[in-house]
Amino acid sequence: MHISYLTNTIKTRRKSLEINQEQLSDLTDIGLRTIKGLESGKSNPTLKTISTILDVLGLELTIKTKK
Amino acid sequence: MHISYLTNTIKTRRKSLEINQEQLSDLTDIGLRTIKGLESGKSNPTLKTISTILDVLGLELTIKTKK
DNA sequence: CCTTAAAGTGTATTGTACTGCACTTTAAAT
DNA sequence: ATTTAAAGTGCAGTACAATACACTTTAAGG
Repeated sequence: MHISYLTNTIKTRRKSLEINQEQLSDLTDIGLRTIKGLESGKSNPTLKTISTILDVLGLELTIKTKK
Repeated sequence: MHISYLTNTIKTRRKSLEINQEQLSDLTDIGLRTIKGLESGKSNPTLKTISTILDVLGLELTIKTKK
């Protein structure tokens, strides 16, 4: 998974739920600056950050065998 | 995904490929201490670290909708 | 037992993710 | 062109991930 896929998925999902970055920040207790940096593709987030955000968005990480 | 699931998956997969932590460190260019910390469940790894390790192990991260 | 390979742990250093604050840019509506 | 909401950026401080090095523990064979 590339960082761009993650950020695009998060951004797209957030918009489909009709919430803005500030609301996502509140819901996740993750700093707004972090959300902004992540969605604009300028970070290498930790597992905790990724999982927390995906969780609030109704998404989750899984591991698959590469083909 | 919980950190324990990730670490267990990595450890199990590594063993099934019959390589040790030092070899995984060499293959990934990730420090041995980092591999050790990760597999013993004492870290909050970054996306890069996770992706690099999974890649070498023939695995990959995906995003799914929670049910 | 003793040996040995692999895994785990303690500590210090370096790099960087996370954060708040302030500001700028973008885009849409009027 | 102005207004306004949302997103993006620069910077500085704090927290902690990544790392090397040295050491200990575990487990399997002999």
